[in-house]
Amino acid sequence: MPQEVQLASQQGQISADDKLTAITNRNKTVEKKQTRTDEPQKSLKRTAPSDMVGQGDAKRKATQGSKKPVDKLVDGATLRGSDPNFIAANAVTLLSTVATVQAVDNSHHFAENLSAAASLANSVSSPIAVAPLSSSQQTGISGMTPNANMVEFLNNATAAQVQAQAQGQIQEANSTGKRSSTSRNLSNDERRQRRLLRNRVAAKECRRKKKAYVADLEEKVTRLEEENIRLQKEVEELSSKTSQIEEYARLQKEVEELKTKLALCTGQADVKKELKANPKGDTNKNDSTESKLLSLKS
DNA sequence: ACTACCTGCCGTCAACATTC
DNA sequence: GAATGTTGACGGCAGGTAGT
Repeated sequence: MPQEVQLASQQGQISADDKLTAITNRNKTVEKKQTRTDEPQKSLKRTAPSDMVGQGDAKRKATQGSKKPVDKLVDGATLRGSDPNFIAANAVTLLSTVATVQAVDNSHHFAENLSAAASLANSVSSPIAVAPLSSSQQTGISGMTPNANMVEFLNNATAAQVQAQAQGQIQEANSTGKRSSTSRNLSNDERRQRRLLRNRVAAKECRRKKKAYVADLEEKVTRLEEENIRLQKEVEELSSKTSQIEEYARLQKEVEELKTKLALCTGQADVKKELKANPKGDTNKNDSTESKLLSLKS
């Protein structure tokens, strides 16, 4: 078993199987990539099939079903693969394979960094702020660069861990500032290893952000669907009330019409009765009765 | 038990954007 | 202009599940 795997296992951070797999995969990939670089450079960005552009893995692999996230045992606690503690622990082993890792003299802060990340992950609602802010970044949230925070955090934690393991094999400090001045002193391979490590961390962070973004969108969809259902019910209720009011108005009108008809009928009956009672009465009286009848008819 | 298939996650590359 | 950050794409593995 490779030394880094043994070390990782001894640390109890990640299972040896996981690490062996990771390292084997990485070595395979490195071999593959080296082979690839030997090939004539075709250059040009890799492009996805036209129907998959912009979709990433989600579309590429989206066909069916779902799988629970894989939990891993880290420091005696079961953690999600996206958990910052797991990422940090994972990076310990990954970084230990980088021969040129430069340590920061803060090995005693490793456990604190882990617990800080854990508490932060639990307390901060924004998924972006997973790693502790550096002192220079704590002054303003707007200027926050999460990925840099994570890199710094991981660099500190993982480098310290390696230092503890290697017992003084690694001497040079990995100062977090002045990037170009330090890396210019490194060999191509060292720079490459550093770049790979940073990109590894960045990819994790990127995926985490994307997941958070998608989850946020899904939550919005759910919320809007519920809101839509509620509003539709409201519309139905109001529309029902409206139709009831219209029906009431219609019935009232009908009542009024019936009342009018009733009054008409009653009036005609009275006039007829009066005419019958005075068939030869005085002319004036008859005239007025007839005019009443006429007005009723009109 | 074996196999095929699928998803989630990972590390890496490449291209582009941003920072210094 | 180099170093660094970001992210889509790719290939690979682990682990779950259904069919045999």
